[in-house]
Amino acid sequence: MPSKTQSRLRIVLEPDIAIGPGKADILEGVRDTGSIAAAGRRMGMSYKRAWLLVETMNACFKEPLVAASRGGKSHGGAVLTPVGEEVLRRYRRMEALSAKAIAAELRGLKRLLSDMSN
Amino acid sequence: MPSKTQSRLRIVLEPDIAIGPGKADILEGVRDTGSIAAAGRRMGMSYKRAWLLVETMNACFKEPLVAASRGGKSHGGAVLTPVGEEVLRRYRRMEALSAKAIAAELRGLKRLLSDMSN
DNA sequence: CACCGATATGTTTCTCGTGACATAACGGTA
DNA sequence: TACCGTTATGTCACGAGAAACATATCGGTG
Repeated sequence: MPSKTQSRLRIVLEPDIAIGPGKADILEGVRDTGSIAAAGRRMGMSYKRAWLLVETMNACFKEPLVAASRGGKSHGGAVLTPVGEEVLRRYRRMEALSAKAIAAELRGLKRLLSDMSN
Repeated sequence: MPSKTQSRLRIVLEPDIAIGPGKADILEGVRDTGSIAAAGRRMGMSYKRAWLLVETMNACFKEPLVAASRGGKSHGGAVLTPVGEEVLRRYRRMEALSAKAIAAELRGLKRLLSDMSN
């Protein structure tokens, strides 16, 4: 198997408030599944935890990233707002740009790893 | 004051084994101070924790990043090995490259933050 | 040989985050 | 009105990880 070496990008908005791979995956999950609960399940995460992450994200942007509704025909659900779509798109783009920018250096670093690590 | 928004880069070598800002700062501290204890103090970190991080890093590369010695005229100390210097240099460079690559997107993201966050 | 400051390592204590569980509300449908 | 699946929220117990504390060792110097 190829090496698992990868980079992870975390954007720190405030001390203790950041957006990283986890929150981005939640946004993506909400977009794909239409519900916070299903997004959480897909990641093996409790609904409560997923909801907590959504609440945090909604709080630190000007407008909510996720709009949730209860009851109704669909038994409730959640969708990304335009801002939510934009944040997700920007984050994924930053991930890609970062990975591309450091690819060469990363290969150099990988050469120094112990044999067990690749 | 200007916004604290920033990016952080974490390189994941193995699941649960990574190098991020903390370990890089330790390497830098050892290089600057000549001891693990002083590097830890400078970061407000216990010697034990600093030493643990060094041990982990030394274990997952082909050669140690930090060479420590006990006793002697200088009462012991630690220095970066050539490999340690290289890892630090590469990591700092990756940080810089990543930050530069995402700068524009980051500004875009920042505009979406709530007023409290800038 | 006592002392120094650093490395090296074990043990114990505590804290915080997490998981697990419980409950209520919502607004549709059968 | 009973039921559905979801959102929304509270409480509590537990465990992993960190802090705190305790030694032992090293190899020089006074």
